[in-house]
Amino acid sequence: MSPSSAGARRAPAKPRRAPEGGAQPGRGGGDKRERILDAAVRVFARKGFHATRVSEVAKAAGVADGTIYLYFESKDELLRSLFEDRVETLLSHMKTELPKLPNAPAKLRRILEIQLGVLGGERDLAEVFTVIFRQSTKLLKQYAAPKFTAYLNAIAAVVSEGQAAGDFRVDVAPLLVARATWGALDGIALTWALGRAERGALARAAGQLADVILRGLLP
Amino acid sequence: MSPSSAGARRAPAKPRRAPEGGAQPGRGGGDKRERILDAAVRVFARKGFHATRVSEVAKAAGVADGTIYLYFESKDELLRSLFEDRVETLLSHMKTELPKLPNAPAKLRRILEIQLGVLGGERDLAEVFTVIFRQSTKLLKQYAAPKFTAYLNAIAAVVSEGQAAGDFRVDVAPLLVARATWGALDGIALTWALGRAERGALARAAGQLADVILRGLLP
Amino acid sequence: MSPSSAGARRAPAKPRRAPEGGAQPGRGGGDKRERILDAAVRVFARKGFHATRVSEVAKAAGVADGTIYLYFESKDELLRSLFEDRVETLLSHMKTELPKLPNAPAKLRRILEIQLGVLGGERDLAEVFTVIFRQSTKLLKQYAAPKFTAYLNAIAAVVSEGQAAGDFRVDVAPLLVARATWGALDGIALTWALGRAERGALARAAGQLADVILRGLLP
Amino acid sequence: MSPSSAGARRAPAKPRRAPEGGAQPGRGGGDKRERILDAAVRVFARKGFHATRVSEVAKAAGVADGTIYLYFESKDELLRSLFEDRVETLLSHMKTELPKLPNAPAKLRRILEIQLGVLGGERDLAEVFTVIFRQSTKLLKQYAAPKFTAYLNAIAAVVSEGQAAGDFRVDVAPLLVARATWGALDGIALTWALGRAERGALARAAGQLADVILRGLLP
DNA sequence: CATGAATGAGACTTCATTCAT
DNA sequence: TATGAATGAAGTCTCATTCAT
Repeated sequence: MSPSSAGARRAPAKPRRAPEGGAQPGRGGGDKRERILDAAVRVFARKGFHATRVSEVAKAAGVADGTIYLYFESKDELLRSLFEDRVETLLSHMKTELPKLPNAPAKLRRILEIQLGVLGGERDLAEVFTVIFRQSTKLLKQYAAPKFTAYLNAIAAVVSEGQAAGDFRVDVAPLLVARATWGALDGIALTWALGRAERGALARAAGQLADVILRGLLP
Repeated sequence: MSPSSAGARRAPAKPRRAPEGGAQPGRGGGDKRERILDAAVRVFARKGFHATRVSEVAKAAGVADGTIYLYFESKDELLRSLFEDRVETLLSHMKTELPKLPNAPAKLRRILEIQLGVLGGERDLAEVFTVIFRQSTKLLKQYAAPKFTAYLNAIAAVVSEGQAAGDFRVDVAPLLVARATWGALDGIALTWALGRAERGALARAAGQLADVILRGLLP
Repeated sequence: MSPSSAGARRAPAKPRRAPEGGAQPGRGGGDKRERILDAAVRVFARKGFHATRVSEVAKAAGVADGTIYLYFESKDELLRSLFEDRVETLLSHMKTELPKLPNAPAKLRRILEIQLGVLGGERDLAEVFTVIFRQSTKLLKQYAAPKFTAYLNAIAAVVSEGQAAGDFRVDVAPLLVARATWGALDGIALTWALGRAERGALARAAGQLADVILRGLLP
Repeated sequence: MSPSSAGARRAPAKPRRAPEGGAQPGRGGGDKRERILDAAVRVFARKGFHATRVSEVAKAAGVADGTIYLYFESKDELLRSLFEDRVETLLSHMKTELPKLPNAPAKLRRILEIQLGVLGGERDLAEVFTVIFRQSTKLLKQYAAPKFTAYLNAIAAVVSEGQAAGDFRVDVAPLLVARATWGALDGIALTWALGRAERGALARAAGQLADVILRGLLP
């Protein structure tokens, strides 16, 4: 989970500080961009991408409307950046952790844990992944597709690896399994985000889901 | 004051004539309302809900812009009606077919076949189900939720039935299985709609997916 | 919804009689035009000219929307016809009664009685005269002006007559008196229509107003 | 009365800059809000409230269409603000001047002078008061009524004061006199605005009208 | 870098009017 | 003559984006 980002943003009760001389110096890094992205997650999750006005994101981030455009070319581009940023986080987790694992079943189980772990750590983020990213046709069809395909292929590769190693049945198409697996994760996260969203629920779900899927894939 | 009047002029109980003149020939009830809904599926699928202008739906349906408003109160309501109509179709299929089947495994398999069968029959419809209905926050949060919950509960009921009969393992929560199953179907339909969308592909997918899920649920 | 109450208080409780074969035969006269004008008075008074939809007038009159256009060229023309019709009624009263009277003071008093008598008999009509006819710029500037001027001139003529006969002071312009008198009547009718509109109130008002004006005009 | 004509067509290029930039010089209210209100008076007077498009007011004010909505919530609210603003001006005149006067007759005469003086100073304003404010049913019935009643009561109070002091006859209802007086002023202003609208005409009218009314009210 | 008032294109929706029946 | 579903022009208002300060 990454509650870090969540906690980070509400810090200054009065960020409305126009003339701070040179903006957050030193440490913080050029957080303004980060603050805007975090604000976008919160606001988009609450109102949806199209119903959210740029000025609302600005307000939530504690910056002026125009400032958004110093960091992002457009509202669409803000969403695209958010997608890229958050997906990158997810993928890097996987790239780091999967290679450590010995076999395909372990890797597949880990994929479930990571995805549900990340989304389950922040309800708003879960909604962004399962709903918001699907609200911009442009993002969906023009930008996300390749990244999404890559992600599915990565899962499919694990399935193939398992089939080759005799761990998984060979009478199912790896890509189909990947799609279904991703869909299952997405569906669980969606219903969690739209429902009660109890902490920890997704972690438990990951375990049970892995049990079912792995047994289903037994040779 | 004026709002009152607004509601006043609704409902043209009997659309005039049967002007299939040059539009929708053959099948599909030349009913204007139906023509508009069908057109909405096509246009929404192509451009997304928000990017679609009401006038585009009207044009695709072969009616004047204002005519849309004789049958639907607003663009949002058009989407809601579409949701209601298409979901109803899906549910009626299930209500008709499931009771005929002898046990939970057969029912679960049939659910997959029906859902992928319906969506796999019309690419645009698949996109409407997997993408468009998620684009309106209002629809998603205010209207669809209850129907969606009912659908998930129906699947969960089948799982419970299977557990009670000793057909399914009991160490997984039925509702979780339902969510994951629906998610898997949704994910498969989504990738199919956004990809090549080859005819028959979803029917084959249903079989393989059922094989995996049912084995995964074995006690 | 509110139209119901409107229709309720008219003479024929159920004018909604679409298929009477050949419309009101014999007696009734070609009332349809009259019914539409009466309905217009009621609806316009309640909602104002612009906020009233032609379909509302039609409904209140118990005819189809299109029927309005068999009797009036347009919505504007309907208002113009209403103006002409009602003003004609008022003027004919005056033309009939004034000549009978012996002198200017009596005539002036009678003018007040007639105008307040007519408007005070029907609250809706009072509102139409004092408010509605002023809502259409076209009516006000293009059509009503001449009739209105004629009316004011008629009053001014009475004042001149009184001055010539030594009944009225000569240090005031007759047309100014006419304008002020008409304005006073209009103001009284307006406040009556917008307020409680108690029956008989205007008749009493006419007497008091005449007392003041006539004394004010004494030489 | 439209010194704003200078700033009227800023449409293209550079409406940028701070307020007074180079437009409204000297006197108060180079403020954009004021420019819009002034423009509204001119355009409404010419075309009527309903026939006036918001874009026309914007153009006349030298601002973009959207700018109107930065200062007023809606077209209706623009009219309401105009009403409030202009009525306030009129009332403040009275509140300032009436207390200085020794008796009711003097006060009543002053009321006529003020009202006709204000309206007679700007033909468009006269039309706005006598016609435009009556064109919005919402304004008339929901908002203006209380202010209007207060104004009439103020006049009636002067009449009562005169009656108590023995200056006015007591056989007429003060409120009736107030209504008639206001109506007379309104009628005179209306005919003036719709007619030739000669400068100074209303000032003369005020004197004559006061002569008649005050004599009419003698005990 | 930051601000936020201003811009203006464009969408949804209304409703007077038409005309086939 | 009467009907009322259909039409489509046109207006209000929104909001992403800009740019002078």
